[in-house]
Amino acid sequence: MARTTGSHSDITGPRIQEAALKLFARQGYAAVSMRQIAGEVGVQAGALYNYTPDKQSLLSGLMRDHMVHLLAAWREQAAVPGAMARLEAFSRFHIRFHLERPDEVFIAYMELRNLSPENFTEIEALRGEYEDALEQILRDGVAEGVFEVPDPKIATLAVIAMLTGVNTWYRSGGRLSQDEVETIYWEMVRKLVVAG
Amino acid sequence: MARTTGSHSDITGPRIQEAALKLFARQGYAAVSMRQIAGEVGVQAGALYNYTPDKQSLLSGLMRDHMVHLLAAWREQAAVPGAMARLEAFSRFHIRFHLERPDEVFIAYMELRNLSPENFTEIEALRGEYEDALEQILRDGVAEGVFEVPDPKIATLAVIAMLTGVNTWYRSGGRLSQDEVETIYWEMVRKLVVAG
DNA sequence: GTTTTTTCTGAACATCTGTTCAGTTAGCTT
DNA sequence: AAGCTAACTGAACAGATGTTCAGAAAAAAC
Repeated sequence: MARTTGSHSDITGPRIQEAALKLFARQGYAAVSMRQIAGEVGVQAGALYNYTPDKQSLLSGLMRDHMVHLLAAWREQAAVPGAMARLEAFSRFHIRFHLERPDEVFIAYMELRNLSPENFTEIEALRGEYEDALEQILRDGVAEGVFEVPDPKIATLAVIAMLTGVNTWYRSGGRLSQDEVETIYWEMVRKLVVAG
Repeated sequence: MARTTGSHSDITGPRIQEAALKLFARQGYAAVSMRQIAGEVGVQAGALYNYTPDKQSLLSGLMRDHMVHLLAAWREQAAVPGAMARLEAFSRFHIRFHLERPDEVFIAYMELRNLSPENFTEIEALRGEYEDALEQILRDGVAEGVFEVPDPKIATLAVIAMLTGVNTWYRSGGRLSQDEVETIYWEMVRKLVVAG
């Protein structure tokens, strides 16, 4: 046998990425074999190498796509006047964006150590850009006099850790709707940055 | 060859645990081989099975020990009068305890998916106990009238996520001392739970 | 000093790993 | 209808995987 009926790179390519994403998130990069990914797509392991040079690139590609997408999506919503409103927009955006793609988020946080040094540096730079966006909001708020934040760098990391934590427990169909969760977290973030 | 000079189970046992802890934290459970752990200890792979029935038990043992230790350590410090003071004690304790054992913390958060169902249930129960301790403090504070927390369950998860986040960036010898970090985070936690 | 017990070696087991590549066929172009 | 190319198979590579176990030697018990 050889080429299979209905085969097309526009279809197989994305399906490989989806399968890798799902399996990496569920079992971890190191625990997933190329044959397992291929099996999920319905193809032999060798066929994967028409779409990725190696397993490592499959991982780094997923993480890079996620971070680039995250940054682009935030920049579309960032033009809100006033630090307070911008912080609310950021908080709600972060929760919404992350809850919509739990697998990507899981991988982006858990598989950093499986990145080659060059890939690690690149992903960390993207993450740094995202953190800088929040830090700038906090500094703007301090300048405007609406926030009281002694250490904006640490407050940035604290807020992001707090917001990202939602992904570890939220399940749709639970006690709270996504909008209620956003509101509760925004209230906590707000209290954290204002004087008190 | 066979038994080596100086060999003693009281020494080899702990050394295997230390090696497994270090390697699991650095490379991830799935990426570490039994031969690698054995090599770190200076022993052949077969010798490990005098100390653990299998690789899985090595992981679950490390996680169980960590969680049991965490709970016991907090209970020693929990007898502080007043919800406000108890929350400060909890916040500082959490940061201190976690910064002292980054490898254990890393494993306890990252390797949950590599646990067998029974082991997972057990570890999650221990984690639940710890979360309940904080939730009770928040409820006490609300009852005392010193806290204003609309949803204590979510606030618990938010505070723990925020505090645990310290482990992702803190390096001793950096800009801030551990005590300064504790103080900054406590201030953020305090603002988050009081009226405002 | 002898026996027993504890601790380890080294080889073996069957199976899995990422990756390569010659060969084959489906689908597109002409 | 013929030719070409893109997409895939299936076998092969060298090495790693967790785990078992008979045998050997060090340490402890007597």
